[in-house]
Amino acid sequence: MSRNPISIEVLETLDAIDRRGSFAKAAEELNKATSAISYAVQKLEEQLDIALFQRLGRRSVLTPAGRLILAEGRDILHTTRRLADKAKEVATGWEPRISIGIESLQSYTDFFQVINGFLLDFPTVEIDISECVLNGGWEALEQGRVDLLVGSPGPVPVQKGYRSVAIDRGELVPVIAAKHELAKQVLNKQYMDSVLRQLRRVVIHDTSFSGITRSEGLSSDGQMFYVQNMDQKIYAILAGIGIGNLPKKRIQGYLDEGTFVPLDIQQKDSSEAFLAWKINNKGKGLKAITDRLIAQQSDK
Amino acid sequence: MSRNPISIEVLETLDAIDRRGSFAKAAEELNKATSAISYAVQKLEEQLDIALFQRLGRRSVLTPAGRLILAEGRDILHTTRRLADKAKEVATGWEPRISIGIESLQSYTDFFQVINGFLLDFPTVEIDISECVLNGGWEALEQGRVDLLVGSPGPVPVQKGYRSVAIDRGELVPVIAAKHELAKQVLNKQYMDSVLRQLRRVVIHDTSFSGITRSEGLSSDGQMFYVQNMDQKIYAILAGIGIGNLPKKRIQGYLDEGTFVPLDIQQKDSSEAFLAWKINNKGKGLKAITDRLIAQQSDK
DNA sequence: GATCATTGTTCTAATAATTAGAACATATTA
DNA sequence: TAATATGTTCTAATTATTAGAACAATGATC
Repeated sequence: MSRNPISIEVLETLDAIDRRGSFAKAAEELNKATSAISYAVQKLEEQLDIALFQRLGRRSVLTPAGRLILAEGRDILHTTRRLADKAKEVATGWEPRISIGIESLQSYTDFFQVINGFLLDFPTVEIDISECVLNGGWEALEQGRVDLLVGSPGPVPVQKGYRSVAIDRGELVPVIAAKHELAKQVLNKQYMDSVLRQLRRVVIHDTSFSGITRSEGLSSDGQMFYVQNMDQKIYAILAGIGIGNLPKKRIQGYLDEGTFVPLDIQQKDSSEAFLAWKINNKGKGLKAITDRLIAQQSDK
Repeated sequence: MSRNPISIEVLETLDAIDRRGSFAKAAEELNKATSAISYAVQKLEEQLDIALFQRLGRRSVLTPAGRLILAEGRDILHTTRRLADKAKEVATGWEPRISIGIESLQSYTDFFQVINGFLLDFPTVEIDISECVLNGGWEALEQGRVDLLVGSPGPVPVQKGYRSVAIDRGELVPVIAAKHELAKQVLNKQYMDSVLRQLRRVVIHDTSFSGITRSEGLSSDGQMFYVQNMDQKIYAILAGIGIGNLPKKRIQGYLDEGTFVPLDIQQKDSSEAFLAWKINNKGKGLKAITDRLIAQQSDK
């Protein structure tokens, strides 16, 4: 007699359908039969009394209402999962999962070494890493979508209850390839902002560590292009695929010859980056991880 | 096999238990047997592997973890119910959210009265207001970042598929304080444009209405300074904090004595401002809002 | 302190919901 | 045209949820 026809399960189903592209693939992912998916969708449509999919032959496309439920449903799913985690943390003092948002990294190897060490000592804690771009990190921290920010550029927002530790960022420069079709426009200060929004971000997405899950990028509008390591990132940007932060040392040659053009964003002292987390986050796992990251930082 | 043990139903159950004070009363409200409630709670506790209630004889008290799930669970329930409502309205031509870009307003009170009335009648439609400055409004409309422009200066771009209605703008003059350090430079027509960009905008940001969200300003490079009302705005600009449009009547004295200097932008007939939206935007909410705004306009 | 009503748990059986699998129509690809 | 894949429907089977009775524990009332 639940007055509310929307259930967590059906939201997970819709999410899987959208991610995998079809009822059949979604069924596979959820370990169910296709018919179960079909019935679940039908039931929701019936109870809401609206169409969520427009049946175009064998392929189904979301209606506007369907898109709305999908989009907001994902928020609900996310909130619900985190709620379960938080409840466990309250009960045990240890969080079952730590979400880390990475905005820039000086050394992927060093960072993942710390994470790896942590996971060896505390194998029950899951680590969930998501890439943040264009200062999306601070917002994600504020909204509780991540527990820890790594490499976010200053200034650190004040009066928000954050604890922050400056880390060496190397010298990262945001660049675009000179031959990129939008290069000229993005350098024009007047249009920069709107053009920036259209540019693809090239992001390192190291998948070689197990025990670590990945969330989708936190910046929703801009598309992302994922590469495995710094070399690939340099070449991808060189090829005009998109933009991204690169270590100055590595690309000085390209900068000199004008193949790479630096983008004029983040006027504030861009050499400073921060680790940051909420002061009121008392998770033991978070403390352990930040302790290790800071220790590694000062070792060098 | 659902990895997420929290369901909408069990949240409703917890909510009822807390509101009614006992499993038995909750069962009554939900038209279930007490045993069903008991099993539902047990199942959740088992799957989360934490205790939600501390059994003190016949009376059960929530544990801290239980209180957390109850509190956040209520948010989730609320969001979910609203989502169902919104989806239904989207399916019938109502948009879930209307983004309004404000470029100038003659009377904040009148405008927000209309918005408030609209929200009372259509509480499921979200209103998102962002401040536009320096003709950023037309671009935002074109790019679909706002659905409705309020108070944007003419001329209305043609051949773009916009519908526009002229509104009385009073007589607003863009000014800067004479004592502002960049006042001299900005008055030099040659450098005006680049100097303008560096100047802070003083913007009224009325936060006294609930049910309305705010986006960041659409002009990103220039910083904004937010004030609560027109009086504060005048004093802020007077103090040299930034620039902005002010009603001529209110500042005639300052203009005469030279404390305020008018900026020479928008040579076109600046007394005309417009409501504008895309013709192909058929949203019923947008229509309702524009109808009301126009009606209010002609009432005077 | 005895009685009585109320509560939450457990058991069993019944009911309702979800699901798998096969058959089919339709659409896409080679 | 054949071959593959998709989504719907049907039926039967499996699961999950629920009601109702019996019970122990608690608190209230006299």
